[in-house]
Amino acid sequence: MSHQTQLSQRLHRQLGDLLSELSPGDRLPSEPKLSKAFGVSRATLREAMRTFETQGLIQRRQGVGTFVVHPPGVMDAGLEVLESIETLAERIGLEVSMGAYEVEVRPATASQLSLLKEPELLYVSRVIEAEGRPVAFLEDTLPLSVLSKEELLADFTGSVLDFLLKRGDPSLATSETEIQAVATETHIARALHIQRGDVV
Amino acid sequence: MSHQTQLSQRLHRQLGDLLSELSPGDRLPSEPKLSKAFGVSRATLREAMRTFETQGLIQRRQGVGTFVVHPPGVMDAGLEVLESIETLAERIGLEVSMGAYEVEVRPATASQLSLLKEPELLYVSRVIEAEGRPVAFLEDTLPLSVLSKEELLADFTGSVLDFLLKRGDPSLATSETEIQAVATETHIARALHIQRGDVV
DNA sequence: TACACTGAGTTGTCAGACAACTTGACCGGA
DNA sequence: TCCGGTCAAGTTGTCTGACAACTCAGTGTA
Repeated sequence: MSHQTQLSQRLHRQLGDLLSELSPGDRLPSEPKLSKAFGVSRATLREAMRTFETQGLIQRRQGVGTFVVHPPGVMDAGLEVLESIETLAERIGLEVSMGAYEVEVRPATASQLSLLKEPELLYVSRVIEAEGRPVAFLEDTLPLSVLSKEELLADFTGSVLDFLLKRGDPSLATSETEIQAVATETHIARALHIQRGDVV
Repeated sequence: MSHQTQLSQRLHRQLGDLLSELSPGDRLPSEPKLSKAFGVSRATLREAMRTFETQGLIQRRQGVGTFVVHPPGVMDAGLEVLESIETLAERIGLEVSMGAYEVEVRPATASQLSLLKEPELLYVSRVIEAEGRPVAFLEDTLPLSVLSKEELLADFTGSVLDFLLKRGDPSLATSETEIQAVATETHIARALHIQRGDVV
């Protein structure tokens, strides 16, 4: 298992616990206070925070403070995926574009209805391409209360997340909306294969 | 566009560029060397590395060095997401389970047909629950050539990935076809652990 | 040969300091 | 009063240097 009880590991859990007790929009204690409270140095604390920031759970603003963006427990898979694809691809100089896409209002399926409690949902599907080759097929389904069809069509670049962020939607902060969907060709298998053989 | 030209931002890109030139298994220069090369302090460098570590791109081993696990360019979006769901949930002490699921063969939609080039697809959907509350609704679609309905039903624990790995499907390794789908509670973490420290 | 040990190299953590930034309070003049 | 500039406190961002913990290969010795 985990070799030593890495101090970092413990901290990470503690911080996670703290976050789980807070609500979106809440402000965390300052880094000096937190580091003292947890008994670690500020540097170590910051590294732990960085992981949560990377995961999009918190946001740090210089001169202001650190805030909870959305608490663990609500997981918006599809959206984060796209975001990560974009940043990832951009980082390595791949050109990412959005292929054919489709936006429409659909009636909720039974399961979705029970989950989201809205009769009509906004359905967005699109093909993400990198270097001309399709690499992902994403489907998102959102409650209309969060985003309307007209809003989306007006300025859609492929990232629903960007869209929501751009609006600074406060409802996101409090909403419990389950957003799902997923998809994607992955190369994952390939990735894993590479890894496997590699190490052995 | 983004915020300020945060030094951190530039570093992140530089590090990403470096990583994109390396292959899995490669070892990065030591932190002191890197920090000097990039003109930043070790602390700042480490925060940047932490983000890549969080994303699973690199791995750091105390007393040994930092290694590339898998390079950017391979995008296993869905998996990472689920991985994060699991670790996240685990971290805060949530119990994750698979709720109602559904497996069936469906005709391909037009877009899917053009992507995958198979008339019939295996469709898998399931609800992931944490503490009894649904938190994610995952849908995967795979070519039948990869996985048949019978095979899947025989032993489905919620993880398509596990399934594919268990078979060690060679077609996955060499095929250029878009294989997609994904999802799953992952055990990718577990997989990585195996390849990680333990000298098998 | 077998084995304990040492030493160089690496990541992990620490402490303190200063820089950059944000915000609200304060104060002077129109 | 109102407006605008200034300032100080508080926060995150970064730096520096040091030491701790750990790994690994090489060395010397029994």
